[in-house]
Amino acid sequence: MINQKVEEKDDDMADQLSRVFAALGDPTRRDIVARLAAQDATVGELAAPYDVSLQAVSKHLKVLEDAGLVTRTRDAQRRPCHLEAEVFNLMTKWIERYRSEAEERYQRLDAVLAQMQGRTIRSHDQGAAS
Amino acid sequence: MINQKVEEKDDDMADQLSRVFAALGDPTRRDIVARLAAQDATVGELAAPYDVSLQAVSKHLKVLEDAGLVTRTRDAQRRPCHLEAEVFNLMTKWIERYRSEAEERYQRLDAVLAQMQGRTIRSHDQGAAS
DNA sequence: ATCGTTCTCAACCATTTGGTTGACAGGCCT
DNA sequence: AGGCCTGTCAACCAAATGGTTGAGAACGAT
Repeated sequence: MINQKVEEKDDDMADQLSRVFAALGDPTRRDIVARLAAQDATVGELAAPYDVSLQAVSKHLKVLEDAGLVTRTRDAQRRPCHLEAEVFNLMTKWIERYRSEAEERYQRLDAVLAQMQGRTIRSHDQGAAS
Repeated sequence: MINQKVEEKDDDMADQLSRVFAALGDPTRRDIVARLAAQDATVGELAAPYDVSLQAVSKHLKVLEDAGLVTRTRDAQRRPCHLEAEVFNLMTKWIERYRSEAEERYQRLDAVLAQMQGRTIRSHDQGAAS
């Protein structure tokens, strides 16, 4: 029961990660997010600067919404879009995890090389100062 | 001259950001990156766990390489893949920039709401302690 | 020189993606 | 009620994506 829930959650998270990364893989969408970081905006306002149709921008917004990056509320015929900055944490956590893993590995490699150098085995350096 | 260079660089960076985000939008590729964070690996080693062809994994690696996330060296007929963790900084910088922007805005909103509450306008709170 | 291993390239296929246009729904304003 | 904004939905199209198989390049080993 609980395990199943956890698995589901993991799947959902993985899917959301995929959707979020994929969503930000498009320059127009990244630009939209950048502008929404400054302030909420309607579809029309967001679409104005780009030379694509309003419908295209509407689609981009749907992608961002599916990724959980933006939410839309109602205001008469307008649909103000709001950035959900919370989702950024998901990405940052993923990135940070593997960055640190890689970095620690790099540190260990450095240590090994230093040790080798100490034993004068050094095979690929041309001028070891110390 | 210099301006042109800068523009080029900006374009390249934007393109790379797009490529990096897009690359990580695929779960298989994200998994490959996760494994490469632990240690370098050959194409065959990387392909083993997945039930797709070696060629498919080779393509994934090309995508990751084009994004600057992995580099490949030679070792006889093998092509060891290495994670370039540096690229993570590019993403983190972008994310951090807009996250903080959005967060600051949120703080200001909070301040405004607090002020309104001070003036007893408060419309949507049930029990303000302070 | 030939063989086995490891991997890439090329051609092909199905699906997804990003864009278009046209129709129309929802909600203001006379 | 009719008109005007704002935005979505639907159908369609071209290009990109993720996968396949088959051929072959590069290299070590025998």
